[in-house]
Amino acid sequence: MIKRMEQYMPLPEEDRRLLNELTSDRQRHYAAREDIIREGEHSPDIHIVLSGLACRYKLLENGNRQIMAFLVPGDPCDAEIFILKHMDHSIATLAPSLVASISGSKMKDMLLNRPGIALAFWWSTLQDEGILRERIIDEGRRDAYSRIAYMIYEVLIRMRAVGIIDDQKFEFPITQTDLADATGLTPVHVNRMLQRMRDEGLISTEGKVWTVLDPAGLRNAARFDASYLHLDRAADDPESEAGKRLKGLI
Amino acid sequence: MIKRMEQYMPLPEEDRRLLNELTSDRQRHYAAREDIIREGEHSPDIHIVLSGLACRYKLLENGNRQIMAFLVPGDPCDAEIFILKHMDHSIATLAPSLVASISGSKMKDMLLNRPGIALAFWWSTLQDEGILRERIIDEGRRDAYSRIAYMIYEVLIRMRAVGIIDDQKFEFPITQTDLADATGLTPVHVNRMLQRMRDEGLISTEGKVWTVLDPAGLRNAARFDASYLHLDRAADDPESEAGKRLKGLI
DNA sequence: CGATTCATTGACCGGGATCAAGAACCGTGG
DNA sequence: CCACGGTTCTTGATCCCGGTCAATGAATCG
Repeated sequence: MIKRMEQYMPLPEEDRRLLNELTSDRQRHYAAREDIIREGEHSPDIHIVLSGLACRYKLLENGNRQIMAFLVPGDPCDAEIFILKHMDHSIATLAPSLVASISGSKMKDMLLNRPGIALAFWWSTLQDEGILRERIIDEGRRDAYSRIAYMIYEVLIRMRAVGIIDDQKFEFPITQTDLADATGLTPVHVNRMLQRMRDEGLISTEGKVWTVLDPAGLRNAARFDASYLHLDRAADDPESEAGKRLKGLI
Repeated sequence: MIKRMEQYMPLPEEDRRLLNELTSDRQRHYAAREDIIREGEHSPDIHIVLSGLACRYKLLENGNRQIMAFLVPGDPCDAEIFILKHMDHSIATLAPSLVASISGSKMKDMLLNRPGIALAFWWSTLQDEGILRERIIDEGRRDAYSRIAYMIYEVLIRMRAVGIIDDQKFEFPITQTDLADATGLTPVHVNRMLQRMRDEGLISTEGKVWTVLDPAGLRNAARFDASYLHLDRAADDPESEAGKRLKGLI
């Protein structure tokens, strides 16, 4: 979580301690495929994914599910909830996950008294917005192959940015149906595209462990340009933690 | 602009005056198809559309343009710019428009000293995010006909919410190519779908003036559910300004 | 070790893209 | 007022990416 926030700028020791304290306070384990918060609800708490994998999604009239974003460890789920009356989408785990709750009032205090943390949260919201805009391009203008490559590459980058993985091998415990829900394709077609990506030596999968064999090739297939993630403060500095973690990827 | 912000909650007279002052200070007319701010730039000012119509867009390698959002009067263009180093997309007018500039430092002062305005801006960002998420569903899961209906209906609602129009007739000075860039379709197909919508009595167009003849039918075709716009505070109250303006539409 | 979920394969179909050409609508200058 | 060149809008013919349907393996799990 702290690593996530420090992708924007380093936090003073004081802030780090505070964040640590708040997120240690109340934690809960969720199984895979459990809702953390549902559309229309209003929770007094905000949630932060600490480990595992979650997603923002919406169910459509016809029963289809659209996944709008993946949430990797460190991502706040619903920091907006004390501005808005209700959630306009749901959040669920995809894999078993550890999630921290912070009470809305403590959160408010922190945002008011800790400008550094407030800025980091704001940055996080803006990054989310950038990710969403990029998704629109992805869906509107790229073909199925690029779209899937793009999703995989983005998760790879974001996981590396928070230091969950060190190389190109990562736990990505989602089904092809989940990927289809995220890309707006059918599971059948996702399957075919993944096969092609394996044939072309871009990725390999053994169960839930995915390996990106050819990062440059994948980035290329995805037409990936990381500038929308606004990781530049951290990543442009090759001395920084995040800079090291992202070397060669963006 | 004030009407836009008050969709979240009414502002005290003091705040309204301040907003008025700041947006009156420096204004500039843009012609149609002019860039207000370009991808990669960093401007010391933030911009707000006061009249006309603008859009967020991105140019792709292949020359395609993807429009990611329409900006109607009252919408801030780049309130985030003093958090982020650079814009990850461009903003351009579609029609001749009046745009206000507010200096970043004045903006910062205002956000720090006027919690009401700060909240309203935050709400505005979150609404933007909701709009983006809805677009992802739109592009990922709905067919061309619904997608176009959806775009038209959203613009109708948002224009009514800020009180630019009173009935279902509005100036929507965009070309079919623009609409294609926004929906991720080809101009040819947009044309065919618009014809179908005219045939079915949903809309009519005379030059730049569009009329929604059958709002309920259009909303239906669009599968439109306005909850993501978070207009509930204002719109749920039938006595309020915005409530009156949106009556029967959402 | 059945049962259920997940991955894979094949045959077929259709929505929307693509290409191309003509019509209607500009703003502009003579 | 009309002639013009350039957008924008329309229409038709054709093609292909990705959806749909359905059946079969392969994993995973009580």
